[in-house]
Amino acid sequence: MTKDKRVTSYDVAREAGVSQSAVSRVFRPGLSVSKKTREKVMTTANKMGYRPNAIARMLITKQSGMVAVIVSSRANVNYPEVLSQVSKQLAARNKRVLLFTLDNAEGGDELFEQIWTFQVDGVIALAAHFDHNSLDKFKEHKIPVVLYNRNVPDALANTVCCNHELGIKQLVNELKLNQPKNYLVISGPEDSDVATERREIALKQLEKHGEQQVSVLYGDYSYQSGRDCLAQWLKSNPAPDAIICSNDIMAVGVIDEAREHHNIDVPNDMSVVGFDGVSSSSWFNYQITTIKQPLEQLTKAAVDMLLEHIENPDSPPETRVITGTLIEGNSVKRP
Amino acid sequence: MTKDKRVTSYDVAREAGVSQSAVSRVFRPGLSVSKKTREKVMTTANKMGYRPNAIARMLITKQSGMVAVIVSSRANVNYPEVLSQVSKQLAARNKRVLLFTLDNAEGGDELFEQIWTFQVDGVIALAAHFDHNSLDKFKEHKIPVVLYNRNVPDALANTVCCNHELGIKQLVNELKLNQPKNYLVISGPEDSDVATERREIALKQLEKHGEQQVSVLYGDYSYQSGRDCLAQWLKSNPAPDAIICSNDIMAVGVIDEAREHHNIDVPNDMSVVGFDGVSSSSWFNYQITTIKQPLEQLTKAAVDMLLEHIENPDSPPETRVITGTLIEGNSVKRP
DNA sequence: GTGAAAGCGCTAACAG
DNA sequence: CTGTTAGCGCTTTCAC
Repeated sequence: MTKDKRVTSYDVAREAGVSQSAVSRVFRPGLSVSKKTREKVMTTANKMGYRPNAIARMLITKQSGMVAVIVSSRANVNYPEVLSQVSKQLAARNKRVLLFTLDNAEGGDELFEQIWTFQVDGVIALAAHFDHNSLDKFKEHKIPVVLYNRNVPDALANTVCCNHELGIKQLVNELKLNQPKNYLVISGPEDSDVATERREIALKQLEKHGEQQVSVLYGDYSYQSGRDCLAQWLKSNPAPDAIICSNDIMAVGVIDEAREHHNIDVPNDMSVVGFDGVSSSSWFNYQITTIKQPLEQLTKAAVDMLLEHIENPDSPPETRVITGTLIEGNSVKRP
Repeated sequence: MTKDKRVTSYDVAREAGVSQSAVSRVFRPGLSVSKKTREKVMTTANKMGYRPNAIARMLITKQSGMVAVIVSSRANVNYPEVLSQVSKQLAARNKRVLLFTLDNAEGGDELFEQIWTFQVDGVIALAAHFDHNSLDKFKEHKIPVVLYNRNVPDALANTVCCNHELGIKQLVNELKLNQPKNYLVISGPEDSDVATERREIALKQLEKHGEQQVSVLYGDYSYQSGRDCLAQWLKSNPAPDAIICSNDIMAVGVIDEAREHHNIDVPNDMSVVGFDGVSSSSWFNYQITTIKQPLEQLTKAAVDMLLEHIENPDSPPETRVITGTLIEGNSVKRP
């Protein structure tokens, strides 16, 4: 019963008294096989426990059916959920996720070689930093790449991202309600493209509103860094009227630090906004005013776009921007 | 420059004036090749941008170098982090993660077929429910499987798990400090093995202590379900003295619900404990007394175990239990 | 140490 | 509709 070797299409063919290619045909969807042959093959295949070998198929079709997904080790907090969404979306399109973690330490070169080796059909990058160099390599080798939530200036890459511009504009409008004088921007790490974008937009918006007193500090997206930034700031400055954080988790840290160690009331003494709309942002103690990223639509767009470019490798780069929704929480002072 | 075809070992061989097998040898670590040949091959390979085709290698060696990792769609909150840890650990051992999401809807049979097809070297299951049937199939086909945080009664599977027994004993001891009279256990979903284990251990411990007034409610590990369970309970019952939650996130929900809608002070009116030690459990407003799972050690153990069983397919099933650490927060009343 | 040759298990023309 | 045939790109004996 339990053969040590895996059963191959030849074994099935022999047993069923047909040719090997007949077996192959039965297992390729949409190929014409007579009902009789199909049944004969299917029953013996099932009896023998035969399943086609995907590796062999990949080798001959030059289509691995695998998509490399790159996640940064220091990933933004909601990437995990993004990952499982992407995986499900791809599975529905009959593709699998081959996971790669980008340790910021080692270069993207090594990563590229790895991925290239596996003949993946495409790449989705959720990583913090994915440099131009690697991007060019993939392009050169005609491997479609979709960047998730990353705006590449020259727009020579496929990108799906949340509408940061609009979102942050809305957040700033919320903050303006009570006409704050001093602003603090707590940005994500300097080497994160998303962080850079969110920070720069925030600064631009504030400037447009004629705000003069704006400072910037850098965290690393973590709760603790939110706390640390505020604590450090307060060592030599008064509490700002409004804080714009590059993500919700740092906003939570800021709020906790304010309340625990500095006796600052949020939102009455200080307004705080975040970004992402992660679940904890709406917990009773925080209720952060933030922009909720439409995860499902973002991931769906990313997968759709990737598949289109796999089908049609020469279609030009594309950017899809999806609008998030403003969550009016209770972390911003109202007039 | 940009050839449309991928360059193969034959191309390199021709260019370098050696045989194809020489090229192959150069790219297999630990094979004897003369220094001269090696250099010649390496330089032309680099010049031509050659990298061995992993798919072809898989086909001939019958080792895909891929490990299937199964995650449940309704995954416990800290699985994401587990996933990236596992991925990194495996990468260090030169294996890649092929991701599968188990939608509780479709059966494990379909999933098995999928995985089998890809000739993976092994499987790590982080899924909520992975039935005996599938387990047997993998065993029958000699694919090593490691279950993460799941105790299978008959111990016929490889398992790595946190020491739930000890952890919950410690939590109950903490609760006992103030001699509560009424206990409420808020369990994870009924079809989750981890939830079942944690719940049953809790009930056993309470019984051992002679506690009479113990009730059980079922959530789904989510924040909202924690809130809902408490709200529902309070409709027809007084607040319990102590609540044991199957994970931290539900404990957070319980605490928020108590404070927001029922004017119950935690810990003074009601003690709450969680499990997992996720980062938000230590946030200022919660500081939940919980058991912190040693994630890194757990994942390392899982990967080690899997690789041992890949090397030695006939070694008997094994269970590795790793002790978590009690975090004494501020959610339990002290005498 | 090196090259020739035989596949791994499958798909995809191509005749029949 | 079916069988024959020729590979996909690599690893691995086996002579030399």
